[in-house]
Amino acid sequence: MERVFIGDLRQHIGAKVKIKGWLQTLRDQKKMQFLIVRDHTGLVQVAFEKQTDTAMAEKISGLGAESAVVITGLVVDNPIVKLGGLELQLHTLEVESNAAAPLPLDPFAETLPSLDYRLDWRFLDLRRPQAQAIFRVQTTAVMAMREYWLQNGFIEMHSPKLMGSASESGAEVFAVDYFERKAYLAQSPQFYKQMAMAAGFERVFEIGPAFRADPSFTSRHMTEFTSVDMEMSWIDSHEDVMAFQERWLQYVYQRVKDKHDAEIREHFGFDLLVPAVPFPRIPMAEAREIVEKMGYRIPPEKKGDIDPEGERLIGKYVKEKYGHDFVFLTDWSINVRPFYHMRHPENNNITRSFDLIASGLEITTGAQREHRYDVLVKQAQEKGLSLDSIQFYLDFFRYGCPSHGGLGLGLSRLMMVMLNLSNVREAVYLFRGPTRLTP
RNA sequence: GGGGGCGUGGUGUAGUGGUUUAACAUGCGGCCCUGUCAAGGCCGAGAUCGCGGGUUCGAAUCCCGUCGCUCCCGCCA
Repeated sequence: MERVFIGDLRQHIGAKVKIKGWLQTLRDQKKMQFLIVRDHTGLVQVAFEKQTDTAMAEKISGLGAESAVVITGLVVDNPIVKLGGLELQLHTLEVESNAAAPLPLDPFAETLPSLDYRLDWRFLDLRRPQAQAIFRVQTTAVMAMREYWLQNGFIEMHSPKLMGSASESGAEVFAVDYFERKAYLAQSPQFYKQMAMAAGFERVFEIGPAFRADPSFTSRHMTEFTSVDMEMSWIDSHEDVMAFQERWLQYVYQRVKDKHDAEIREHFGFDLLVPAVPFPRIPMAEAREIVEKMGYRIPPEKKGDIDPEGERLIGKYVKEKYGHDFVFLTDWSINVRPFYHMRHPENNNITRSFDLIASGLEITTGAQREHRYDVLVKQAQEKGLSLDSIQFYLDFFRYGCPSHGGLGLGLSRLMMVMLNLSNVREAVYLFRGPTRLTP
């Protein structure tokens, strides 16, 4: 007998069917037993009259909550049943895997344990439909990203995560034993994306892990995260990258809304808003003025930069003034940008770069890259980098490399913003932080 | 790395110097009732109040240290 999804049972009234799922609740009475069974499409009540088969009744009584079961039975219409007005009259029960009692974490308790405890028992935590909805939405979002890229001539790449030397910053990389020497985990596919530009790929994207050895204890940082990266050639400025990103994100939001509108409303309690293009753009210098005018004093050490509180305020300002959740902060000072960001020809102190702030949270950094070898070398030296260690990278620009730019986006941060989650640890399948390496 | 907050049965909380043999909810076990449906009722097991030291006649409660968690800053996606 073919398995029928619980959500489709209405179409099988009067038929004998097989369902597979988890025993969410067992109401074990004197004469009757009611099993509430869940699969990823919904819940159904299974009824069993104990006197018809006392051995079966005992078997049912022994089931722990959240046991994995396969049940066959007759689907009957029954308006008295509050759960969908139908039920399954049990014929056979196969216990695929009994669940020990008590559960360390009850996914369906009215109060949720602390996040840290939930992460200890993540596989049980993830049985909550709301948690699963996050990853259904993410699947659609990633699919939409790929669709849009493919429609626009992008090539997918997979760059190595083991590197022979720490890339530009050095301080925040993980070192791992690599036979007789050290290797380093990539904090970004940045250099390899640019290599693809030098290789003539013109447009590339990569969705892959990135590693940061910063001991960051915040609701938005992870030591390992999924980075969404893209790079495109023959651009005129960072404006081309922003123009691409906003349409790309609009497409992603539209696809998610088309597919998950009801689900998001049910589990997260709001209507997903597809952002209008163009997104507002505010140069950093202007953003600082706006925030100061709002009465916030940016810490003095933040020259040419803005702090997270400032970003939240800018997010608020843009929401009020333009009714928009997204804002590009552009033209950052060279002091706070890496050497490979291209500088404005008319003002050499600012870069052709941007961050995308979504609901006050930084989710993207992007820029036009410097592709002129001599300028790049000069900028690297200015930042005090040893040319030897990046020579392989510098070589990309010696034999014909087009102008290019791109961006990196934190996938879980996007999910956080899209679904209004307060902590990345909710938005990622398994969290990795300075003190968490399990499960 | 710096700062704030928290740490009480499995889980979530109350109690913030003495009437606490540490309470409540939920979960777990048992019994009763019932075509149940956020089920209901009764009984029971389960916490030396993170750990160590100190103050005090007396500490879950105050102090110090330590560990863990958490949030913010730094760093960033």
